[in-house]
Amino acid sequence: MKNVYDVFSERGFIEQITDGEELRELLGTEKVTCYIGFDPTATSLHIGSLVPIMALVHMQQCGHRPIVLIGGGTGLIGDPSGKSEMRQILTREEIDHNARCLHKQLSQYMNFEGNKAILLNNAEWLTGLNYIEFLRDIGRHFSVNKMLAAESYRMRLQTGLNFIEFNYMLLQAYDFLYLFRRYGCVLQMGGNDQWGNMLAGSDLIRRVEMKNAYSLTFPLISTSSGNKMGKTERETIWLDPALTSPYDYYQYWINTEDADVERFLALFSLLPMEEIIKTGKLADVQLNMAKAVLAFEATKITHGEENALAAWKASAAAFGVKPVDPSILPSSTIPRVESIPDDAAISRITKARSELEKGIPAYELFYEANLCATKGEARRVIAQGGAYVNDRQVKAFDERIGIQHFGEKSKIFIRRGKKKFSIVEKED
RNA sequence: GGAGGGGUACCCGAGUGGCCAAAGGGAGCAGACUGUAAAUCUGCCGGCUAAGCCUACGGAGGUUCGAAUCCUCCCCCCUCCA
Repeated sequence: MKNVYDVFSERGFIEQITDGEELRELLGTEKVTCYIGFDPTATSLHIGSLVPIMALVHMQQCGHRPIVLIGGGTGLIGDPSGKSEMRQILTREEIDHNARCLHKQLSQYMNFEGNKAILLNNAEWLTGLNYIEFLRDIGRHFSVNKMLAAESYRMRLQTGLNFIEFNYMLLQAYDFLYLFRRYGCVLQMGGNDQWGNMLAGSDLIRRVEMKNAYSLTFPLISTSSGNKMGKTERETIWLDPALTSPYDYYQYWINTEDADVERFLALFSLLPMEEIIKTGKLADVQLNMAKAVLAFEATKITHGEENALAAWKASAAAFGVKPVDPSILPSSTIPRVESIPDDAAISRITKARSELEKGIPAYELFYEANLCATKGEARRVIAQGGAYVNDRQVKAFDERIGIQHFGEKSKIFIRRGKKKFSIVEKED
C-alpha cells in the first residue's frame, strides 16, 4: 500500500507541515488516527470543504483512521481566522441540526462502520468545561504575546477582535489534546488559514504530554484566474443534491478553467496520477474531454455513479454527445460511447394544456422555470437576446410561448444564455 | 468613562438639501470571439401589474415644498486617552 504522505505530496494536498520527514515515517509504519474539523455553519458543506474531505478519503484508503470533528462547541463561538468580521453566532439547536446533516453527508465519502472512521462533535466535551479549571490547566500554556503575533489575529487587530473569538485558538488546541488523549490522534489537518490554531494544538500536546503531534495544512484552492472555489459569489456549489443538483454540480466541474484541469483531477478525483499527469499536455478538444472526466469523477464521488451518469446524459442532451477518447484517463468509468442522450436530469416544469393554448408571456415562463431570479431579470435577458425556445431566440419579452411551439412533441427546451436549460412539459 | 472618526446596494467605496435607485471598482448576468475554458471588447446590473408605482443609504423620530445629505435620541464599529 502506498504511503499516504506520498499520495498527498504528489496530488498537491500539502501546504505546510510541522515535521514532514518524521510524519512520513510514521504514516509508512503505523496505523495513524488523524482529524479534521468541520464547522456546522450550514446543513451542507460546499466545494470549499472538498479538499479536506478528499484528504480523509485518502487516509482511510491507505489504512488510517480519520476522525471527522464537527465543531458544535466551537461553532458556538466562531473562528476569527481569515475573516474580516465576526461571524454570526448560531444557536445550539441550529448547530445540532447542522451537525446531524453533516454526519449524513460525510458518510457518502467514507466508511464509518466498525470505527474505520469516527465522527465526533466537540460540543460533547467543550460545553461542559469548567472555566477556572480550563484557565488553570490549559490557559497557562498560552502566551498572549505569541497569539497576538499570529497572522490570523494580527489581521483582526485592525478591525476588532472580541474575547470570545480570541479564545477560539485555545479551544481548538484543546480539541487536539482531547483527541490525542482519548483516541491516540496524532495528526490534525486543515486549511492553511487554520495553521496558527493547529500549531497551538501541537504545541499544547508537546507541553502537556511531552509527545509529538503533527499538523498538516492544505493549500487554499482558488482557480487560476483567482476566484475562490465553489463560491462564484452568486452561487455556492453545495455538496447536498437538494441544494445543488448533480447536474449543476457536473456543470460546475466541466467548466473548469484550462489551467486547472490537471491540478483539480489530482485533488478531486481518485484516478491514478500517472494518467492525470498526461492531461497536462492536452489542449482544445482533448482538454475538454479531460474536463468531462473530471466532472464525471467528481460527481461520482459526491453523488454516486448513477447520478453522475444521469448528469453526463443530461449534459450530452443539452450540449451534444462528445465521446471521450479511450486514451484519456482510461481508468475513468465515464461512458465513451456515442449513445443516445437522455434529458432526465435537466430541470423541468409542467404546464397545463389550457394555459399553453392561451400562451404564456416569455418573461413569466423563464421566471417560473427558475432560469431567471426575478421577472425583471427575465425581461433584461430577453431584451439582450439571451433567451431561447427550442434554440430560437425570443424576440420580445412578452412573446407568447404556447402550444404552437410544441409541434408533435410533448416538451420544449428553453434556454437562458449558453448554459442554462430547462424543459417545459405539456400536461395532457 | 472621555475625545475624535465612522456605519451607503452582493463586496469595496464616492456622495454633505432637489439634477440620487445613488459615481467608480470588483463580483454577477447577457452578447461578440471561442472550445460549455481563460483573456479581451460591448451592454445590463433593487422590485413590480413598468414613460408609473413601491422599497432602499445602521434604527426611530423631527425640520423642509423636497433628506443618503440638516436636527434629536438610540444601536453598532474603529482610533487615541483613562
